[in-house]
Amino acid sequence: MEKKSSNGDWEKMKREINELMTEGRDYAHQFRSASSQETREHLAKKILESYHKSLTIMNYSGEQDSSHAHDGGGSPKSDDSDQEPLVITKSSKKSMPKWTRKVIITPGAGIDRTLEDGFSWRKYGQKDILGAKFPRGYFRCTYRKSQGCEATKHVQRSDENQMLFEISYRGKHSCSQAANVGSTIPAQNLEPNQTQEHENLDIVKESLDNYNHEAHLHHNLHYPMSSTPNLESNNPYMLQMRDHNMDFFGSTSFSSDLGTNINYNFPASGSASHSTSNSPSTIPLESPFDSYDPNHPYGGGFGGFY
DNA sequence: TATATTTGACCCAA
DNA sequence: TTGGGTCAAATATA
Repeated sequence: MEKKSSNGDWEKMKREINELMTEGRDYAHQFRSASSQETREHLAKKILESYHKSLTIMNYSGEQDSSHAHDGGGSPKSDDSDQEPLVITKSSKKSMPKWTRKVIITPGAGIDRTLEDGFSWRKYGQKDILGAKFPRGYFRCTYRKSQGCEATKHVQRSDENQMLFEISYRGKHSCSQAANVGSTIPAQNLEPNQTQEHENLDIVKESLDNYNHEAHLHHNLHYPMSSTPNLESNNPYMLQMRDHNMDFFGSTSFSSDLGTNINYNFPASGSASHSTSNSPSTIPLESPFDSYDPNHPYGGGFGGFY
């Protein structure tokens, strides 16, 4: 929807992100075969730079989305954006604060952990969206009934990058979770795009730090680099950039933040119809990546989102 | 048995 | 009229 309004810009951003991600992937390849610590550090820096640039572009696009969301329906003032309407009524969902968060799946952490935001959500619907490959999931706060919490979120997997999820939040949590989660997970209160950029960068940095720590540890133990136990499994982003060959999720477990297992839905066919989801072939999988088509740059397997 | 998920049907804004 | 969002009955799971 939003894409159509600024198709040119969107296409340009897509190209730029694609180039940056390709660049990052190439660096990751070099990273794998690099023998010296110095080279690896240099490459790690380059990878981080590529990610940072990509995220900056994505976040720019996200900001545009947010501003549209705020302006949508003719919002009175744009400079009131940091003063969300606190009066939330059932009759005016438009007035509810709304923001979008983009999340890149962290394979090592599991899909649910990556998407986790500290709140408990209950799924109340799923629908195929016109022009989107993947269905959109509709979630509401678990405590909607008991505490009247009106917060909802929509989760949409990106067409271009299946590792990318766009999560749209609407409404603020009025339940008891808000107090508990708010102190540890600020995403609900901070500028979401900014927060997300930091989150993603932190993940990358953490991954690389883990690698450095591992490498250092093994180096000190006089283990040859080649015998480092599955380096990539400790570096989700190294894995992610592995030429799109997602053959590394064998041990990834997925349990939802509700304490139940998440089903990874695969529509019967790859194309989503505009009608309400009718995917009788819901296949509960341990890992949604098992069927990822490595021969397809972005598409292929993995029809549903989660 | 309680709770969560799935999914067809319905509502409503554009 | 269309399509996104929600409802609620049916079903699954713990």
